[in-house]
Amino acid sequence: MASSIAETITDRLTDMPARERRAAQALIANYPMLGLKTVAEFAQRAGVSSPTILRLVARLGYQNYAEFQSALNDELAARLQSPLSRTGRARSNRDGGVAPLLSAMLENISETFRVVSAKQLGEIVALLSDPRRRIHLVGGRFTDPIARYTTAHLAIIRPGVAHLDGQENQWRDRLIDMGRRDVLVVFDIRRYQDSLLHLAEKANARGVTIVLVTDQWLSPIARFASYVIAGRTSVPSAWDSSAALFILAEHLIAGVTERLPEQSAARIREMDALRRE
Amino acid sequence: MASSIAETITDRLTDMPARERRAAQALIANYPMLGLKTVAEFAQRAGVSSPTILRLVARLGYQNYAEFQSALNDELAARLQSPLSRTGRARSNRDGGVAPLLSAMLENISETFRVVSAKQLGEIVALLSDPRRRIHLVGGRFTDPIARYTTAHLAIIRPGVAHLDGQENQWRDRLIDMGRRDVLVVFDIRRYQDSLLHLAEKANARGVTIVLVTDQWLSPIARFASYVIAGRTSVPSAWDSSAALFILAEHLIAGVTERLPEQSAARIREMDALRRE
DNA sequence: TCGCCGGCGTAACGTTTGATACGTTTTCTG
DNA sequence: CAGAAAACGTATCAAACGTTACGCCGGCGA
Repeated sequence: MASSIAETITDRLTDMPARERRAAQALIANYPMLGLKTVAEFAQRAGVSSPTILRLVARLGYQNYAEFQSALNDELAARLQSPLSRTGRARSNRDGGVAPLLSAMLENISETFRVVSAKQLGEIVALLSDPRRRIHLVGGRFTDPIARYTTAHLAIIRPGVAHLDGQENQWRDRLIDMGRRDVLVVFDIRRYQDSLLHLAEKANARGVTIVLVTDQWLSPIARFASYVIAGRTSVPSAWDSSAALFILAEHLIAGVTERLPEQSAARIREMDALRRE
Repeated sequence: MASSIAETITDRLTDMPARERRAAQALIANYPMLGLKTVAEFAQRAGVSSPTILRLVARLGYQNYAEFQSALNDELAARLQSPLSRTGRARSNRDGGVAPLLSAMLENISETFRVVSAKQLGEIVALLSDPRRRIHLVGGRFTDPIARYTTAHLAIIRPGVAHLDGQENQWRDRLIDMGRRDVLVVFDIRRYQDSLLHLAEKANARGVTIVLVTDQWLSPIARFASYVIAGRTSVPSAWDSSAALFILAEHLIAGVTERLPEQSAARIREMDALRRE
């Protein structure tokens, strides 16, 4: 059982015609990039003709060249997504199953912030700091808690922040009051929820500014969003980790706090006073 | 001086038209694979039209799409050859105020898991995996979302999991049904909430097993808790970061998932079926 | 030596692709 | 609020692409 396409090729290298073997070796020589180029270029660089390439691909069991390229693409994408799978299981043995998950999360977080720029965050922070704006937050099945968390913090710092509670049909009532000056922050990761998409679509139609926090595969809501932040979510487990999204949310909170220092301090004091009673 | 194309894009993200920016964000979200596909697919996945993609490419300084793809290809080839020379933390200085917060969070997480032992987590996981137990989760003002998040996941894996909604006085009604076979998971960080303390005290009096997730200063609930996990929360900001707690919660979820593989798989399938209707 | 067969490249076909011109819509600006 | 400029999608075209049919070439057996 060959795990990668490269191995499959090497295995079957012996029972191949001469030119096909040359092509296969050329592919392995700079794998997998050569296979992602056009047939003509592949052929030229291997010193054979185009049909030979196609015959090779057919011999490997692919219906056509596109299918072959897709396979290479998937393999490559998987490899890029989890760079630590190559780096090796540094600490995996010691803690028995806990550490790989942790390091995957840490990796996700670093990778997320390698991709998300401070400028991007800054723009969203500016939006969320605008006192004339009203802010509504909502999330999906697993991400709604993050929306709530963000709401809890922002609501302290500034007025006009609310979480969209309840069921979908209750959202509609809230939509009526939304307009150009409203901001809708949506958290949505796989499997993307239709209800959120509908909400975003309607909000967009009403001129609401939409901020989307999603995973690297991008929720379809991206279509309607003015701002999109994508966090990495894949971990070696049956489910996806929202840790990176959580930390993104905390960065937004931190940004708004920093931007509205007086308000937040005043409101915190005020709320502390209220609580003491 | 941007070393990678991704950075170039992120830098120039602000002075781009809206749709081009969306396209650019989509590219960065799953970089660089999306850029290696055809213009049409790129466009569709970004939710824009083909010409927008081409305009984006032109704006980035490439003569045509092929040249752009070549650049991505070269970069990818270079990355594949030396996996260690990952673009890395090149930006920590440049981004100013963001990085310190991020590194503080990462530091908190590492430190938390240096202190919390796998055995500790394992015991709690075993408790939460016991099918005869009923599990109730609750949190404070800022940590309740984490309780909700944990609930959302555990409820999929096994039956008998519920979040304590509503106000403090509603909790009393739920307390009546709790007994020795119940587990109460409490999230509580500074400033510790009296309401949670009262709840824990009463639950403890009824023989409920209490699991406490708190900060390094330990909530007073620790007095009643059978299990205590402390996460680091301090960051250079006006508030505390719950990121470490969130990741602790995800580790508990992962542990239970791993321990109840059949149940979780079966329940996930079942719920998927229910949702499809 | 002749005939057969797999290996291989040439050439032509139909499709898909990147690219461009144009009209509509939106967004600045005075 | 009018006018201009920019942004964006639709429609269209030519070039490049993958694919297939066909015929040549060399090796092996009769």
